[in-house]
Amino acid sequence: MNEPVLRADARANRTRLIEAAHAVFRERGLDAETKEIAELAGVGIATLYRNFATREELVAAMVAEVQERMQRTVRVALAQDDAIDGIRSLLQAGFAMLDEYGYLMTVFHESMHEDSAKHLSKQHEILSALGALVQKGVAAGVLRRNLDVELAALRILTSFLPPIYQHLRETRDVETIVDAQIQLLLHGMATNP
Amino acid sequence: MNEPVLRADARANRTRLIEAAHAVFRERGLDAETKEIAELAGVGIATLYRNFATREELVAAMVAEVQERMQRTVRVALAQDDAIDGIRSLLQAGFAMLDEYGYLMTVFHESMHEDSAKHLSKQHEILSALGALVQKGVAAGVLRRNLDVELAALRILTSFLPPIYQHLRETRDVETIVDAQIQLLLHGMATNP
DNA sequence: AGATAAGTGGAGCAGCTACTCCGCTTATGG
DNA sequence: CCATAAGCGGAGTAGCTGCTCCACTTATCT
Repeated sequence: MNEPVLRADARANRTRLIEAAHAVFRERGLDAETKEIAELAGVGIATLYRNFATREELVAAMVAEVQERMQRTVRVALAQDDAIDGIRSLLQAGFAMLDEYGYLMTVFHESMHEDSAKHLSKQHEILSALGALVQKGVAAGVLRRNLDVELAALRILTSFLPPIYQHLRETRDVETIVDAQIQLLLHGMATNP
Repeated sequence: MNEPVLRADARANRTRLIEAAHAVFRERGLDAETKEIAELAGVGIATLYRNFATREELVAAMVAEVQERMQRTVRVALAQDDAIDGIRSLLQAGFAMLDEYGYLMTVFHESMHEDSAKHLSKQHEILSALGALVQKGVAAGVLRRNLDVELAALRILTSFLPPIYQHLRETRDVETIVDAQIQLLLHGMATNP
């Protein structure tokens, strides 16, 4: 089951393809043609299809990359002593991701109700880790006891919806957005609790 | 500029096409073929294209329908005396819409960063009406004074994201979801405000 | 009922794009 | 520096789907 060891140039081409795919998907959306990706990478389409058997596989690889990165981010947040600090740093890291992978976050959210088994299982891991983070806050007494933990986790995750973020970015800096989101998530909108 | 008065059968066909489009889009997603819609409606494809010049126009008509309905919903909420009551009834009405038009809400959210002028302008109207609702709550003293009004409006709107709703629907009834969302939106997650 | 214009159906066309095939190029090991 | 197998490019193919065309049907009006 070990990889057959790629020739040096082949390996380089693969890397350039992945970078190109990110760039093209970011600019043209996930419906962009494979041809354009190959062109940007400076290789023939055949090379693209030697690395990713189908277009679908290419997209899946990209989504998987984002999911893994988000998974690591949540794990780091969970490792923090204070749950609220964890949530804050999660938001900061998540928004940083949006600048790089924004286009994929839409897919990331959509994949929540798709049945592409592979994506779904990772999605569930992410959600349950987030749930654990919330649960920890409840146990420590810093988050409400009567919280709907799953909904809370989902609402943290949806802070990362690209349309919202981009909309706000037009008039606010990242710091301001994080603060406002934290404020809303933690304390809500009402005056009397 | 007045409509040329359709023949009775033509009018009926148009209605059936719209219903079929809703049904097919709901089941197969927005990428479904036009042919399938025509078949479900029991008419030829030519009839579909006589009513909607292009596929795009058909989709646009559907999105517009959802936006208009949402617009009315927000206006009703805004007309209510108490802003919090308004938000609560908005959520209830919105979730009811999700059962019927769920598939379109994704587009509805996506259209927020697209530049299809027509959709965007309606989207802005909806958002600013929601902003006004929040503002009213602030003025009445039931919502925090230091709120980021635009973000608050956006977070109310994103309560309607289909993936979230569908995910929760699997284990909770609508009433429970509305309560949990209201609870989170108004009072947040933290114990000490 | 007959005239007629409004509406219809569906075969087929056109354009688009994922993917294949194979003759050629080039890295690699001896 | 050669042999060779690993990798490459890109023209071309296959299949899919939005949309058109026009011979035919049918609602409507008198």
